[in-house]
Amino acid sequence: MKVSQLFTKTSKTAPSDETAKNAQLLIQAGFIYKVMAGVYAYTPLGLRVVENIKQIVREEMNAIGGQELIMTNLQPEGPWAMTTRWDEKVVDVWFKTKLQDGTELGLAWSHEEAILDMMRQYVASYKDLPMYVYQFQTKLRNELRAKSGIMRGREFVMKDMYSLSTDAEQHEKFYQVSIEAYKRVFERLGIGDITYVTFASGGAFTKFSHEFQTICEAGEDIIYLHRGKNIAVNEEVLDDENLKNLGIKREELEEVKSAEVGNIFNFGTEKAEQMNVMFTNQDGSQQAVFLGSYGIGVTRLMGVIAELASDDKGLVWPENIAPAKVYLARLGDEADVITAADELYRDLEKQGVTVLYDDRDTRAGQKFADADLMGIPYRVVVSAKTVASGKHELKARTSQETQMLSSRDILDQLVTSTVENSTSNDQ
RNA sequence: CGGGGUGUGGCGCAGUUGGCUAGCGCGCGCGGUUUGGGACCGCGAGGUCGAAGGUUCGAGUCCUUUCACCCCGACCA
Repeated sequence: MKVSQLFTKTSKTAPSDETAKNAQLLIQAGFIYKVMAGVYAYTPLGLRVVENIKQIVREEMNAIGGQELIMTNLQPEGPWAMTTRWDEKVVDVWFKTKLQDGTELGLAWSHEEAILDMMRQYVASYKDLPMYVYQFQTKLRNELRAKSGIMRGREFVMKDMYSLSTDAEQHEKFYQVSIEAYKRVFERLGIGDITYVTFASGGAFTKFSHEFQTICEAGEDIIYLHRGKNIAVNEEVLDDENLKNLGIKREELEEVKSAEVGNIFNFGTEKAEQMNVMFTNQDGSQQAVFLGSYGIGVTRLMGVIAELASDDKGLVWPENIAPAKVYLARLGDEADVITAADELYRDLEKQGVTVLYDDRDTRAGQKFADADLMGIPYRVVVSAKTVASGKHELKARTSQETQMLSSRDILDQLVTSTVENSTSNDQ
Protein backbone atom coordinates (compact mmCIF):
# COMPACT_ATOMS: atom_id res chain seq x y z
CA MET A 1 0.00 0.00 0.00
CA LYS A 2 1.37 3.37 -0.99
CA VAL A 3 0.88 6.29 1.34
CA SER A 4 0.47 8.59 -1.66
CA GLN A 5 -2.66 6.65 -2.58
CA LEU A 6 -4.28 6.66 0.84
CA PHE A 7 -7.22 9.03 0.90
CA THR A 8 -6.87 9.43 4.64
CA LYS A 9 -4.50 11.99 6.07
CA THR A 10 -2.93 12.21 9.45
CA SER A 11 -3.65 15.18 11.65
CA LYS A 12 -1.40 17.07 13.99
CA THR A 13 -4.26 17.72 16.34
CA ALA A 14 -6.68 15.39 18.04
CA PRO A 15 -10.37 15.83 17.26
CA SER A 16 -12.09 18.02 19.83
CA ASP A 17 -15.24 15.93 20.01
CA GLU A 18 -13.46 12.87 21.34
CA THR A 19 -11.84 12.44 24.68
CA ALA A 20 -11.26 8.71 24.57
CA LYS A 21 -7.66 8.02 23.72
CA ASN A 22 -8.50 5.22 21.32
CA ALA A 23 -10.79 7.42 19.25
CA GLN A 24 -8.42 10.37 19.28
CA LEU A 25 -5.46 8.36 18.10
CA LEU A 26 -7.36 6.28 15.58
CA ILE A 27 -8.93 9.36 14.03
CA GLN A 28 -5.70 11.33 14.06
CA ALA A 29 -3.81 8.53 12.39
CA GLY A 30 -6.54 7.93 9.82
CA PHE A 31 -7.86 4.53 10.93
CA ILE A 32 -11.46 5.45 11.60
CA TYR A 33 -13.93 8.15 10.65
CA LYS A 34 -16.65 9.25 12.98
CA VAL A 35 -20.09 9.33 11.45
CA MET A 36 -22.03 10.05 14.65
CA ALA A 37 -21.90 9.20 18.31
CA GLY A 38 -20.98 5.55 18.66
CA VAL A 39 -20.85 4.98 14.91
CA TYR A 40 -17.53 4.85 13.12
CA ALA A 41 -16.40 3.97 9.63
CA TYR A 42 -13.20 1.99 9.19
CA THR A 43 -10.88 3.52 6.64
CA PRO A 44 -8.28 1.43 4.78
CA LEU A 45 -5.72 1.35 7.59
CA GLY A 46 -8.33 0.67 10.22
CA LEU A 47 -9.99 -1.98 8.12
CA ARG A 48 -6.68 -3.82 7.89
CA VAL A 49 -6.48 -3.93 11.66
CA VAL A 50 -10.06 -5.18 11.91
CA GLU A 51 -9.38 -7.84 9.31
CA ASN A 52 -6.19 -8.92 11.04
CA ILE A 53 -8.02 -9.34 14.32
CA LYS A 54 -10.80 -11.22 12.57
CA GLN A 55 -8.33 -13.54 10.92
CA ILE A 56 -6.78 -14.52 14.23
CA VAL A 57 -10.20 -15.14 15.72
CA ARG A 58 -11.27 -17.04 12.61
CA GLU A 59 -8.28 -19.36 12.76
CA GLU A 60 -8.92 -20.21 16.38
CA MET A 61 -12.65 -20.74 15.87
CA ASN A 62 -11.98 -22.97 12.90
CA ALA A 63 -9.47 -24.90 14.98
CA ILE A 64 -12.15 -25.93 17.45
CA GLY A 65 -14.64 -26.91 14.79
CA GLY A 66 -16.45 -23.66 14.13
CA GLN A 67 -18.25 -23.25 10.84
CA GLU A 68 -18.34 -19.70 9.60
CA LEU A 69 -21.52 -18.23 8.24
CA ILE A 70 -23.25 -14.88 8.08
CA MET A 71 -26.72 -14.34 9.45
CA THR A 72 -28.79 -11.28 8.63
CA ASN A 73 -29.13 -7.87 10.16
CA LEU A 74 -32.81 -7.67 9.30
CA GLN A 75 -34.82 -9.75 11.69
CA PRO A 76 -38.48 -10.72 11.59
CA GLU A 77 -40.51 -10.68 14.76
CA GLY A 78 -41.37 -14.38 14.79
CA PRO A 79 -38.39 -16.10 16.37
CA TRP A 80 -37.83 -13.33 18.88
CA ALA A 81 -41.43 -13.26 19.96
CA MET A 82 -41.10 -16.93 20.92
CA THR A 83 -38.60 -16.05 23.63
CA THR A 84 -40.13 -12.69 24.68
CA ARG A 85 -37.06 -10.88 23.45
CA TRP A 86 -38.92 -8.99 20.75
CA ASP A 87 -40.49 -6.89 23.47
CA GLU A 88 -38.65 -3.61 23.93
CA LYS A 89 -39.40 -3.76 27.61
CA VAL A 90 -37.36 -6.95 27.73
CA VAL A 91 -34.64 -5.88 25.31
CA ASP A 92 -34.21 -2.13 25.23
CA VAL A 93 -31.38 -1.97 22.69
CA TRP A 94 -33.49 -2.88 19.68
CA PHE A 95 -33.44 -0.73 16.61
CA LYS A 96 -36.76 -1.37 14.90
CA THR A 97 -37.88 -0.43 11.45
CA LYS A 98 -40.73 -1.25 9.10
CA LEU A 99 -41.27 -2.71 5.69
CA GLN A 100 -43.27 -0.57 3.31
CA ASP A 101 -46.34 -2.68 4.01
CA GLY A 102 -46.01 -1.86 7.69
CA THR A 103 -44.45 -5.10 8.87
CA GLU A 104 -42.15 -4.45 11.79
CA LEU A 105 -38.55 -5.58 11.56
CA GLY A 106 -35.70 -5.50 14.02
CA LEU A 107 -32.02 -4.87 13.38
CA ALA A 108 -30.02 -7.62 14.96
CA TRP A 109 -28.26 -6.83 18.23
CA SER A 110 -27.50 -10.55 18.77
CA HIS A 111 -28.35 -13.77 16.94
CA GLU A 112 -29.37 -16.54 19.33
CA GLU A 113 -32.96 -16.60 18.15
CA ALA A 114 -31.94 -16.22 14.53
CA ILE A 115 -29.53 -19.14 14.74
CA LEU A 116 -31.95 -21.44 16.51
CA ASP A 117 -34.74 -20.57 14.13
CA MET A 118 -32.53 -21.54 11.23
CA MET A 119 -31.14 -24.64 12.88
CA ARG A 120 -34.61 -26.01 13.50
CA GLN A 121 -34.45 -26.94 9.84
CA TYR A 122 -31.03 -28.59 9.98
CA VAL A 123 -30.96 -30.31 13.34
CA ALA A 124 -33.01 -33.47 13.50
CA SER A 125 -30.97 -36.07 15.28
CA TYR A 126 -28.41 -36.38 18.04
CA LYS A 127 -26.10 -37.36 15.19
CA ASP A 128 -26.23 -33.78 13.96
CA LEU A 129 -24.84 -32.55 17.24
CA PRO A 130 -22.76 -30.98 18.55
CA MET A 131 -22.60 -28.19 16.03
CA TYR A 132 -20.65 -24.96 16.21
CA VAL A 133 -21.34 -21.98 14.03
CA TYR A 134 -19.96 -18.50 14.12
CA GLN A 135 -19.97 -15.25 12.25
CA PHE A 136 -18.45 -11.83 12.16
CA GLN A 137 -21.36 -9.45 12.21
CA THR A 138 -22.05 -5.80 12.50
CA LYS A 139 -24.25 -5.60 15.57
CA LEU A 140 -26.66 -2.76 15.98
CA ARG A 141 -27.60 -1.76 19.48
CA ASN A 142 -29.58 1.27 20.49
CA GLU A 143 -27.47 2.03 23.51
CA LEU A 144 -28.67 4.78 25.78
CA ARG A 145 -25.27 6.29 25.65
CA ALA A 146 -22.34 5.58 23.38
CA LYS A 147 -18.96 6.30 24.82
CA SER A 148 -15.27 5.57 24.91
CA GLY A 149 -14.75 5.81 21.17
CA ILE A 150 -14.98 2.43 19.49
CA MET A 151 -15.09 0.62 22.80
CA ARG A 152 -18.82 1.08 23.15
CA GLY A 153 -20.65 1.95 20.00
CA ARG A 154 -24.13 1.53 18.61
CA GLU A 155 -22.70 -0.25 15.60
CA PHE A 156 -19.76 -2.57 16.03
CA VAL A 157 -18.23 -5.76 14.75
CA MET A 158 -18.52 -8.84 16.88
CA LYS A 159 -17.63 -12.44 16.45
CA ASP A 160 -20.44 -14.51 17.83
CA MET A 161 -20.33 -18.27 18.00
CA TYR A 162 -23.14 -20.58 18.97
CA SER A 163 -22.84 -24.14 20.16
CA LEU A 164 -25.70 -26.56 19.80
CA SER A 165 -25.29 -29.63 21.98
CA THR A 166 -27.32 -32.62 23.00
CA ASP A 167 -26.97 -32.09 26.71
CA ALA A 168 -25.18 -30.31 29.51
CA GLU A 169 -22.27 -32.71 29.45
CA GLN A 170 -21.59 -32.29 25.76
CA HIS A 171 -22.04 -28.59 26.11
CA GLU A 172 -19.67 -28.31 29.05
CA LYS A 173 -16.93 -30.06 27.14
CA PHE A 174 -17.02 -27.53 24.36
CA TYR A 175 -17.41 -24.71 26.80
CA GLN A 176 -14.03 -25.56 28.25
CA VAL A 177 -12.53 -25.95 24.78
CA SER A 178 -13.81 -22.52 23.88
CA ILE A 179 -12.21 -20.98 26.94
CA GLU A 180 -8.86 -22.31 25.80
CA ALA A 181 -9.43 -21.07 22.26
CA TYR A 182 -10.28 -17.63 23.59
CA LYS A 183 -7.10 -17.60 25.62
CA ARG A 184 -5.12 -18.34 22.47
CA VAL A 185 -6.87 -15.51 20.65
CA PHE A 186 -5.96 -12.98 23.32
CA GLU A 187 -2.46 -14.37 23.51
CA ARG A 188 -1.98 -13.83 19.80
CA LEU A 189 -3.40 -10.34 20.08
CA GLY A 190 -0.69 -9.55 22.57
CA ILE A 191 -2.97 -9.06 25.56
CA GLY A 192 -2.92 -12.58 26.94
CA ASP A 193 -1.10 -11.69 30.11
CA ILE A 194 -3.55 -8.96 31.06
CA THR A 195 -6.75 -10.70 30.03
CA TYR A 196 -8.51 -12.71 32.71
CA VAL A 197 -11.19 -15.32 32.65
CA THR A 198 -13.73 -13.65 34.88
CA PHE A 199 -16.71 -15.02 36.70
CA ALA A 200 -19.77 -12.92 35.97
CA SER A 201 -23.50 -13.18 36.41
CA GLY A 202 -24.85 -16.20 34.65
CA GLY A 203 -28.54 -15.62 34.18
CA ALA A 204 -31.17 -18.23 34.84
CA PHE A 205 -29.35 -21.37 33.78
CA THR A 206 -26.01 -21.31 35.48
CA LYS A 207 -24.47 -19.67 38.44
CA PHE A 208 -21.88 -17.87 36.35
CA SER A 209 -21.08 -16.86 32.86
CA HIS A 210 -17.50 -16.25 31.90
CA GLU A 211 -16.17 -12.97 30.68
CA PHE A 212 -12.77 -12.24 29.28
CA GLN A 213 -11.69 -9.02 30.86
CA THR A 214 -8.62 -7.08 29.80
CA ILE A 215 -7.09 -4.79 32.38
CA CYS A 216 -7.60 -1.33 30.98
CA GLU A 217 -8.15 2.03 32.64
CA ALA A 218 -10.60 3.02 29.92
CA GLY A 219 -12.72 -0.06 30.51
CA GLU A 220 -16.17 0.10 32.05
CA ASP A 221 -15.97 -2.85 34.38
CA ILE A 222 -14.44 -3.43 37.73
CA ILE A 223 -13.08 -6.87 38.39
CA TYR A 224 -11.26 -8.51 41.25
CA LEU A 225 -8.13 -10.37 40.23
CA HIS A 226 -6.74 -13.44 41.85
CA ARG A 227 -3.27 -13.46 40.36
CA GLY A 228 -2.35 -16.75 41.97
CA LYS A 229 -5.21 -18.63 40.38
CA ASN A 230 -5.18 -16.48 37.25
CA ILE A 231 -8.88 -15.78 37.46
CA ALA A 232 -11.03 -12.82 38.31
CA VAL A 233 -14.47 -12.05 39.65
CA ASN A 234 -16.69 -9.34 38.27
CA GLU A 235 -17.85 -6.98 40.97
CA GLU A 236 -21.45 -7.79 40.01
CA VAL A 237 -21.11 -11.27 41.52
CA LEU A 238 -18.65 -10.48 44.28
CA ASP A 239 -20.22 -11.77 47.46
CA ASP A 240 -19.19 -14.04 50.29
CA GLU A 241 -21.07 -17.05 49.04
CA ASN A 242 -19.57 -16.90 45.59
CA LEU A 243 -16.09 -16.36 46.94
CA LYS A 244 -16.51 -19.38 49.15
CA ASN A 245 -17.70 -21.51 46.27
CA LEU A 246 -14.73 -20.40 44.20
CA GLY A 247 -12.41 -21.13 47.07
CA ILE A 248 -10.88 -17.69 47.24
CA LYS A 249 -10.61 -15.10 49.95
CA ARG A 250 -11.54 -11.47 49.57
CA GLU A 251 -8.19 -10.22 50.82
CA GLU A 252 -6.40 -12.12 48.06
CA LEU A 253 -8.14 -10.06 45.42
CA GLU A 254 -6.94 -6.98 43.62
CA GLU A 255 -9.43 -4.47 42.25
CA VAL A 256 -8.79 -3.24 38.68
CA LYS A 257 -10.67 -1.54 35.88
CA SER A 258 -11.14 -3.67 32.82
CA ALA A 259 -12.79 -3.95 29.44
CA GLU A 260 -14.92 -6.94 28.53
CA VAL A 261 -13.47 -8.26 25.29
CA GLY A 262 -15.19 -11.62 25.29
CA ASN A 263 -18.08 -13.40 26.91
CA ILE A 264 -19.26 -16.97 26.92
CA PHE A 265 -22.71 -17.81 28.03
CA ASN A 266 -24.76 -20.86 28.76
CA PHE A 267 -28.42 -20.74 27.70
CA GLY A 268 -29.27 -24.28 28.66
CA THR A 269 -32.23 -25.81 26.86
CA GLU A 270 -34.69 -23.08 27.68
CA LYS A 271 -34.32 -21.15 24.44
CA ALA A 272 -34.71 -24.24 22.31
CA GLU A 273 -37.74 -25.25 24.34
CA GLN A 274 -39.31 -21.86 23.83
CA MET A 275 -38.54 -21.99 20.14
CA ASN A 276 -39.28 -25.66 19.71
CA VAL A 277 -35.87 -26.60 18.35
CA MET A 278 -35.79 -30.31 19.05
CA PHE A 279 -33.80 -33.34 18.02
CA THR A 280 -34.40 -37.04 18.30
CA ASN A 281 -32.18 -38.67 20.87
CA GLN A 282 -30.74 -42.18 20.80
CA ASP A 283 -33.72 -43.50 22.74
CA GLY A 284 -36.10 -41.97 20.21
CA SER A 285 -37.25 -39.18 22.49
CA GLN A 286 -37.57 -35.56 21.47
CA GLN A 287 -35.21 -33.26 23.29
CA ALA A 288 -34.45 -29.58 23.24
CA VAL A 289 -31.09 -28.41 21.94
CA PHE A 290 -28.62 -27.14 24.51
CA LEU A 291 -27.38 -23.69 23.50
CA GLY A 292 -24.17 -21.83 24.24
CA SER A 293 -23.16 -18.40 23.03
CA TYR A 294 -19.62 -17.07 22.65
CA GLY A 295 -18.80 -13.49 21.80
CA ILE A 296 -15.65 -11.54 21.04
CA GLY A 297 -15.86 -7.82 20.44
CA VAL A 298 -13.65 -7.35 17.41
CA THR A 299 -13.80 -3.59 17.08
CA ARG A 300 -13.80 -3.15 20.83
CA LEU A 301 -10.58 -5.15 20.92
CA MET A 302 -9.10 -2.75 18.41
CA GLY A 303 -10.04 0.10 20.72
CA VAL A 304 -8.68 -1.62 23.81
CA ILE A 305 -5.39 -2.37 22.10
CA ALA A 306 -5.17 1.23 20.87
CA GLU A 307 -5.73 2.36 24.45
CA LEU A 308 -3.05 0.07 25.81
CA ALA A 309 -0.46 0.25 23.06
CA SER A 310 0.49 3.84 22.46
CA ASP A 311 3.05 6.41 23.51
CA ASP A 312 3.43 10.15 23.16
CA LYS A 313 4.10 9.77 19.45
CA GLY A 314 1.05 7.72 18.63
CA LEU A 315 -0.11 4.16 18.23
CA VAL A 316 2.13 1.13 18.70
CA TRP A 317 0.44 -1.86 17.10
CA PRO A 318 1.45 -5.40 17.92
CA GLU A 319 2.89 -6.99 14.81
CA ASN A 320 0.06 -9.48 14.50
CA ILE A 321 -2.58 -6.88 13.84
CA ALA A 322 -0.68 -3.86 12.55
CA PRO A 323 -2.05 -2.53 9.24
CA ALA A 324 1.41 -3.14 7.80
CA LYS A 325 4.56 -4.61 9.22
CA VAL A 326 6.93 -2.06 7.76
CA TYR A 327 6.78 1.63 7.03
CA LEU A 328 9.11 2.21 4.12
CA ALA A 329 10.08 5.87 4.08
CA ARG A 330 11.68 7.04 0.90
CA LEU A 331 13.59 10.28 1.39
CA GLY A 332 14.28 12.19 -1.77
CA ASP A 333 13.28 11.66 -5.37
CA GLU A 334 16.57 10.98 -7.10
CA ALA A 335 16.24 8.23 -9.65
CA ASP A 336 18.49 5.79 -7.81
CA VAL A 337 16.65 6.37 -4.54
CA ILE A 338 13.32 5.73 -6.18
CA THR A 339 14.67 2.60 -7.82
CA ALA A 340 16.11 1.25 -4.58
CA ALA A 341 12.95 1.98 -2.60
CA ASP A 342 10.64 0.59 -5.26
CA GLU A 343 12.69 -2.59 -5.40
CA LEU A 344 12.67 -3.05 -1.66
CA TYR A 345 8.93 -2.44 -1.61
CA ARG A 346 8.35 -5.03 -4.27
CA ASP A 347 10.65 -7.60 -2.72
CA LEU A 348 9.18 -7.25 0.74
CA GLU A 349 5.63 -7.61 -0.53
CA LYS A 350 6.65 -10.52 -2.71
CA GLN A 351 7.82 -12.33 0.38
CA GLY A 352 4.64 -11.63 2.27
CA VAL A 353 5.80 -8.71 4.35
CA THR A 354 3.12 -6.04 4.36
CA VAL A 355 4.50 -2.61 3.61
CA LEU A 356 3.21 0.90 3.88
CA TYR A 357 5.36 2.62 1.30
CA ASP A 358 5.72 6.34 1.86
CA ASP A 359 6.46 7.49 -1.65
CA ARG A 360 5.15 11.00 -1.07
CA ASP A 361 7.02 14.13 -1.93
CA THR A 362 7.21 15.34 1.65
CA ARG A 363 9.96 15.94 4.13
CA ALA A 364 11.60 13.36 6.31
CA GLY A 365 10.12 14.67 9.53
CA GLN A 366 6.63 14.32 8.20
CA LYS A 367 7.21 10.73 7.18
CA PHE A 368 8.78 9.78 10.49
CA ALA A 369 6.00 11.44 12.43
CA ASP A 370 3.37 9.61 10.38
CA ALA A 371 5.14 6.28 10.74
CA ASP A 372 5.16 6.76 14.50
CA LEU A 373 1.58 8.02 14.69
CA MET A 374 0.28 5.09 12.66
CA GLY A 375 2.19 2.73 14.91
CA ILE A 376 3.76 0.58 12.22
CA PRO A 377 6.11 -1.91 13.94
CA TYR A 378 9.17 -1.34 11.74
CA ARG A 379 10.49 1.57 9.77
CA VAL A 380 12.91 1.36 6.88
CA VAL A 381 14.52 4.47 5.46
CA VAL A 382 15.88 4.64 1.93
CA SER A 383 17.63 7.88 1.04
CA ALA A 384 20.44 9.17 -1.16
CA LYS A 385 22.79 8.52 1.73
CA THR A 386 21.68 4.96 2.31
CA VAL A 387 21.69 4.17 -1.38
CA ALA A 388 25.24 5.49 -1.67
CA SER A 389 26.43 3.37 1.24
CA GLY A 390 24.46 0.34 0.11
CA LYS A 391 22.93 0.07 3.55
CA HIS A 392 19.48 1.28 4.50
CA GLU A 393 18.15 2.03 7.89
CA LEU A 394 15.94 -0.31 9.92
CA LYS A 395 14.30 0.72 13.16
CA ALA A 396 11.62 -0.78 15.36
CA ARG A 397 8.76 1.46 16.46
CA THR A 398 9.52 0.69 20.08
CA SER A 399 13.25 1.23 19.83
CA GLN A 400 15.49 4.26 19.61
CA GLU A 401 18.28 2.39 17.90
CA THR A 402 18.63 2.00 14.19
CA GLN A 403 20.53 -0.61 12.22
CA MET A 404 22.19 -0.03 8.89
CA LEU A 405 21.63 -3.06 6.70
CA SER A 406 21.73 -4.05 3.08
CA SER A 407 18.44 -4.60 1.29
CA ARG A 408 19.13 -8.30 1.45
CA ASP A 409 19.62 -8.25 5.23
CA ILE A 410 16.57 -6.10 5.74
CA LEU A 411 14.54 -8.58 3.76
CA ASP A 412 15.95 -11.48 5.69
CA GLN A 413 15.33 -9.87 9.01
CA LEU A 414 11.74 -8.84 8.31
CA VAL A 415 10.80 -12.06 6.60
CA THR A 416 12.36 -14.11 9.36
CA SER A 417 10.52 -12.40 12.13
CA THR A 418 7.31 -12.97 10.19
CA VAL A 419 8.05 -16.66 10.11
CA GLU A 420 8.69 -16.73 13.83
CA ASN A 421 5.39 -15.06 14.43
CA SER A 422 3.34 -17.41 12.33
CA THR A 423 5.13 -20.39 13.88
CA SER A 424 4.25 -19.38 17.38
CA ASN A 425 0.77 -18.61 16.19
CA ASP A 426 0.24 -22.11 14.94
CA GLN A 427 0.78 -23.66 18.30
C1' C B 1 -33.25 9.33 30.64
C1' G B 2 -31.19 13.01 34.90
C1' G B 3 -26.88 16.36 35.64
C1' G B 4 -22.68 19.17 33.54
C1' G B 5 -20.05 21.08 29.27
C1' U B 6 -19.20 22.42 24.05
C1' G B 7 -20.76 23.90 18.83
C1' U B 8 -17.00 29.96 14.80
C1' G B 9 -13.47 27.74 6.99
C1' G B 10 -11.22 20.57 6.25
C1' C B 11 -8.69 20.29 11.61
C1' G B 12 -7.34 22.93 16.33
C1' C B 13 -8.65 27.60 18.44
C1' A B 14 -9.38 33.38 19.62
C1' G B 15 -13.26 36.72 19.32
C1' U B 16 -13.43 41.74 25.63
C1' U B 17 -19.41 45.20 28.59
C1' G B 18 -23.49 43.57 21.19
C1' G B 19 -20.50 48.03 16.88
C1' C B 20 -18.56 48.75 11.10
C1' U B 21 -14.97 44.38 5.54
C1' A B 22 -15.25 37.64 11.60
C1' G B 23 -9.34 36.71 13.18
C1' C B 24 -4.98 33.12 14.28
C1' G B 25 -2.30 28.38 13.72
C1' C B 26 -2.37 23.83 10.90
C1' G B 27 -3.89 22.02 6.33
C1' C B 28 -4.93 23.40 0.99
C1' G B 29 -3.38 26.12 -4.15
C1' C B 30 0.54 29.01 -6.83
C1' G B 31 5.78 30.95 -6.90
C1' G B 32 10.55 30.78 -4.73
C1' U B 33 14.31 29.13 -1.18
C1' U B 34 14.95 24.54 1.33
C1' U B 35 15.40 19.00 2.02
C1' G B 36 16.89 13.02 8.05
C1' G B 37 12.28 14.55 12.86
C1' G B 38 5.78 17.53 11.25
C1' A B 39 10.76 23.79 6.87
C1' C B 40 10.76 29.17 5.53
C1' C B 41 9.18 33.60 2.67
C1' G B 42 5.50 35.78 -0.54
C1' C B 43 0.76 35.58 -2.83
C1' G B 44 -4.06 33.18 -2.71
C1' A B 45 -8.68 30.26 -2.10
C1' G B 46 -11.92 28.91 1.70
C1' G B 47 -16.38 30.45 7.05
C1' U B 48 -22.30 33.99 7.79
C1' C B 49 -20.41 31.91 13.39
C1' G B 50 -24.85 24.17 14.56
C1' A B 51 -30.29 25.32 13.11
C1' A B 52 -34.88 28.17 13.64
C1' G B 53 -37.21 32.22 15.71
C1' G B 54 -36.87 36.79 18.55
C1' U B 55 -34.86 41.59 20.89
C1' U B 56 -32.04 45.79 18.68
C1' C B 57 -30.37 51.19 14.48
C1' G B 58 -26.90 47.00 14.72
C1' A B 59 -26.21 40.00 17.01
C1' G B 60 -20.68 35.31 16.61
C1' U B 61 -21.75 38.11 21.24
C1' C B 62 -28.46 38.99 24.43
C1' C B 63 -33.36 35.87 24.79
C1' U B 64 -36.41 31.43 23.34
C1' U B 65 -36.79 26.84 21.01
C1' U B 66 -34.25 22.98 18.74
C1' C B 67 -30.28 19.73 16.87
C1' A B 68 -25.50 17.63 17.47
C1' C B 69 -21.16 16.16 20.17
C1' C B 70 -18.37 15.14 24.85
C1' C B 71 -18.21 13.90 30.15
C1' C B 72 -20.60 11.95 34.93
C1' G B 73 -24.68 8.95 36.47
C1' A B 74 -28.49 5.29 35.39
C1' C B 75 -28.41 1.22 31.68
C1' C B 76 -25.46 -2.55 29.17
C1' A B 77 -28.56 -10.63 28.45
